[in-house]
Amino acid sequence: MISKTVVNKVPKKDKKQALLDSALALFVDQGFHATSTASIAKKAGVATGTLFHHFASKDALLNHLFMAVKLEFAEDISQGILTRGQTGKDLKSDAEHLWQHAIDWALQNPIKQRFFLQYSMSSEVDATIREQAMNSVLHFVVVLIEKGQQQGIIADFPIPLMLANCHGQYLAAIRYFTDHPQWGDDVSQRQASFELFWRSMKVD
Amino acid sequence: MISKTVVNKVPKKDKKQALLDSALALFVDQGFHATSTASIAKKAGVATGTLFHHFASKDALLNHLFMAVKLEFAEDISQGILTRGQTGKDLKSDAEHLWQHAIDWALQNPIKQRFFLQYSMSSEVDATIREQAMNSVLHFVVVLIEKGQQQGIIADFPIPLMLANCHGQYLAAIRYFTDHPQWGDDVSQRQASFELFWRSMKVD
Amino acid sequence: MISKTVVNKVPKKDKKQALLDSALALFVDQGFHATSTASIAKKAGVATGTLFHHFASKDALLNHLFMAVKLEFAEDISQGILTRGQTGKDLKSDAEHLWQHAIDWALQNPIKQRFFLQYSMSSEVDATIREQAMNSVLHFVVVLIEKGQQQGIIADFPIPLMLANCHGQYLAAIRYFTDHPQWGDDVSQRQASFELFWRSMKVD
Amino acid sequence: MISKTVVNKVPKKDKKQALLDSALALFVDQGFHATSTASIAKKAGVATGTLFHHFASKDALLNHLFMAVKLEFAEDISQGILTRGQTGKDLKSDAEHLWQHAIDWALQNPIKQRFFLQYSMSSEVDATIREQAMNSVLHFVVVLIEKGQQQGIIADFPIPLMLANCHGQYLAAIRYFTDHPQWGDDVSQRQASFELFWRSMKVD
DNA sequence: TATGAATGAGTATTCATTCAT
DNA sequence: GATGAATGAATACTCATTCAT
Repeated sequence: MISKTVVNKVPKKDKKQALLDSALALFVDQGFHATSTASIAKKAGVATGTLFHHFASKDALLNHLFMAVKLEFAEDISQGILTRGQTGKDLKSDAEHLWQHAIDWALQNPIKQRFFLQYSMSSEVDATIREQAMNSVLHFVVVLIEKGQQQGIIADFPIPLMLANCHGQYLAAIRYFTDHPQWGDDVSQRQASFELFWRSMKVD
Repeated sequence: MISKTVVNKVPKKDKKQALLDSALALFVDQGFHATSTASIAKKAGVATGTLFHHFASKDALLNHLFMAVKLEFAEDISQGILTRGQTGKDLKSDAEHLWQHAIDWALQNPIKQRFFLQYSMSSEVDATIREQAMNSVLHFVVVLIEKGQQQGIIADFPIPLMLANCHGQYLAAIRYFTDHPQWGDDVSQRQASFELFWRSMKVD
Repeated sequence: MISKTVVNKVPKKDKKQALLDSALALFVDQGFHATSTASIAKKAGVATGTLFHHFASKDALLNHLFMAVKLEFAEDISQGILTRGQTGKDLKSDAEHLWQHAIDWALQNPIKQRFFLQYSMSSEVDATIREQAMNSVLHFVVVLIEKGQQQGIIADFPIPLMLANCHGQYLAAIRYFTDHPQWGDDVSQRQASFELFWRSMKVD
Repeated sequence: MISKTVVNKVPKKDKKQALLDSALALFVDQGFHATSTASIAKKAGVATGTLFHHFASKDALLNHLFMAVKLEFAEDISQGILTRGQTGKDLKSDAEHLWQHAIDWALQNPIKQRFFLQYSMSSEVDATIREQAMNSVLHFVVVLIEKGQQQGIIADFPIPLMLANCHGQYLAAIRYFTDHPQWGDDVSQRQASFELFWRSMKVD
C-alpha cells in the first residue's frame, strides 16, 4: 500500500520537468513549429491538458525552457569558476578555463547545445527573455573583460561590442565542434579555437 | 486591345519577383511560419495559386529567396573587390575593405540583413542550400585567409575553423550595429569591429 | 461530359446558402454552442474550411443568418401589406391582417420561428445586429402606430414603449401557438390573440 | 487552534451561496457557455472541485440558480400582496400594484432582471424547471385573472393564452426600462406600461 | 467538506495546396 | 500563365469533471 502510493506519486514537479525535457528533445529534433503540444505531452507521459496547466501556452513553454537551459549553463560555468583556486592571478588562464569549460559543456550536452544554436537568435523566443538570458550568462564575460581592461591586458573597445563578438565566436565554435565531432577532443583544435577568441580581445 | 493587354500585363518575371519581395518583407517581419502563402500573394498583388506556379512549395520559395539574397550579397561584395585596383598588395587593408563593405551592405539593406540573421542558422532553410550559399559567400574569405597564411600574416589555424569564426563574428557585428544603429556611422566603433575581427586571425 | 460539368457545378452561391440552411436547422435543434462548425459543414456537404471561406467565424455566421431570416420575414410581411388593396381605410383591419399574417408566417416556418424565439433575445447574436434587424422588421408597426395615433385610434403612449410591447406580445403569441399547435388553426384563439394585441394599443 | 478553525471556516451554506452569487453575476455578464466553472469557483473564492460538491454539474447549478431567483422574485411579490390591506376590493388597483411592484423589483435587482431576460426563454435551462418556475411565479396572475373574469372585469380569453401574453408584456416592459433607465422613474411612462398591460386584458 | 492537479475528449480556426475555369 | 474557391488534415487550447489527499 505504502509502496504503491509512493511509487505512483510523482513528486509534484516531475510532470512539469518531464514536459520540459520532452519539449527540449522535440524542439531540437523537429523545430518548434513542427512539434505539436500533443506530442510533447505524449512523450512526457501526461495528458495534453496538463501541459497547459503548467504553461500558459506553447510559446510560454519555449520561453521557460530557454531561460531554464540558459540558467543551467550559467550555473555550471559559474561553478567551474568558483571551484578554481587563486582566480584572477593569470587572466588569460582564467579566460581559457572559462572558454574550454563552456565548449565542454556544449559537447557534453549536445541537445542543449543544439537548442542554443537554434533558438539563441530565433524570433520564436521572446526578445526580452532572450536578452535577459543573455545577460545572466554573459555576466562572467563582462567581469572578465573589465578586469582585463583595468590590468591593461584586454583591448579597450566598447564592452557591448566585445560582448556581442564573444557571443558570436562562441556560437561559431560550438557549431564547428558539433559539425565536426571528431575534433572536439583534438587538443590543438580546441587550443586554436581559444586562441581565435583570446586574440581578438587581448591588447596587441 | 493590344495596348490594354500590354498595359495590364506585367512583364513575366515581375510577378515572381513581386512574390520574392513580398516574402522577404513578411518573413523578416513575422517569421516564416507566421507568414501565410495567402498573405504573400496578397502583398504581391497576385492570386494565391500563382505562388505555386513559380515555386513548388512554400519551403521552395524560402530556399530560393535565401539563395537569391546570399548571391546578391556575394555579388555586391565581389564587385567591391574588383573595383579596387592593386588588390593584394596590403592584405590587412584588403581585409578591412572587405569587412567594412560587408557591414555597409548590411546597414544599407536592413531587411536583407535581418533576413540573414534570422535564417542563416535556422533549420527552416534546407541544410544543403545553407551550406551552398555559405560557401559561395565565404569564398572571398577563404582566398584571403589562404593568401595571408602563405604570406605569414595570418595565423595557421585550420581553415574551416577560421571560416566559422569569421562568420560568427560577422553575424555578431551586424547584429550589434543593427541593435545600435547610432553607432553604425561611428568611425571608431566601425574600426573597433574590424580590429576584433582582424586580431583574431593575424599572427601574433 | 457537358452534363457532368453542369451537374457537378454548383451555382456559386449555393454552397454559402447550403451552409446557412444547415446552420439554421442545427442551431435551432441543438443550440448554438452545441453545434460544431464541422457538423454544419458536413450537413451542407462541403469541407470544413469552406465555412470559413464564406464566414469569418462561427459568430459571423450566426449574425448573418439572423439578419437573413429577419429580412426574409420582413419581406414576406411587407409583400402581404402591398398586395392588399385599399390599405389604410380601416386601421384595425390592417392591423389584424398584419398580425395574423405574422402569426401565419411563424406557423408556416416553424424552424425559423423557433430560431426567432431562441435568438431574438440571446446575447449570442451581436447587439447591433439584433437592433438593426429589429428596426427593419418593426418598421411596419411604427408606421401603423403613427397613423393610428394621428387618426385618434391608437393610444398616445411613447412609441418605443409600444414597440417593445408589440414585440413582446408577438413573441408570446408565437410561443403559445408553437407550444399548442392544435390551436394555431382555431379561429377563436387566433382572434383572441389579436384582440389581446389590439386592445393594448387602441384608445379606450 | 480552535479559534483558527472557527475563524477560517466559512459557515456551511456560505460557500454554496458564494458559488450561486458568482455564477449569477458571470452568467449574466458573459453568458452560460462563456463562463467556466473554474471562473465561478475563483470568483467565489473556493476550489474548482468544491463546485461539484454542491452541484452535480454546471447545468444543475444553472437550474438551481434559475429556480432560486424565480422563487425570490415570487416571494417578494407575494409579500407585497400580503402587506396590502383589503386586497380584492378594486381589482384594477390590485393589478396595478402587482405590475408596478414587479417592475420595481426588476429595476432594483438589475442583475437578476437581466438574468430573467436571458434565461427565461433559453434552452439552457431545463424545460421542466422553466415551466415549474413560471407556474410558481405566475400563480398570482392566474388568481387575478380568474377573479377578474368572475367579476366580469377581465376579458374571457383562454387563460393560458392570457398568461403567455402577460409574461411577454412583462419581459418587454423590463427590457424597455432597462434599456432606457432614465424612464424607470418617469411616472407617466410607468403608468403607460401598466395601461398597455391592463387594457389588453380588461373587458372592452 | 474542501482542495486543485490532472484528465482527455472536443472544437474553432488556419493554411498549404489543388484544380477547373 | 493566372485565378481564387474549395479542400481537409492538422493543431493549440479549453473546460467540465474526477479523485487522491
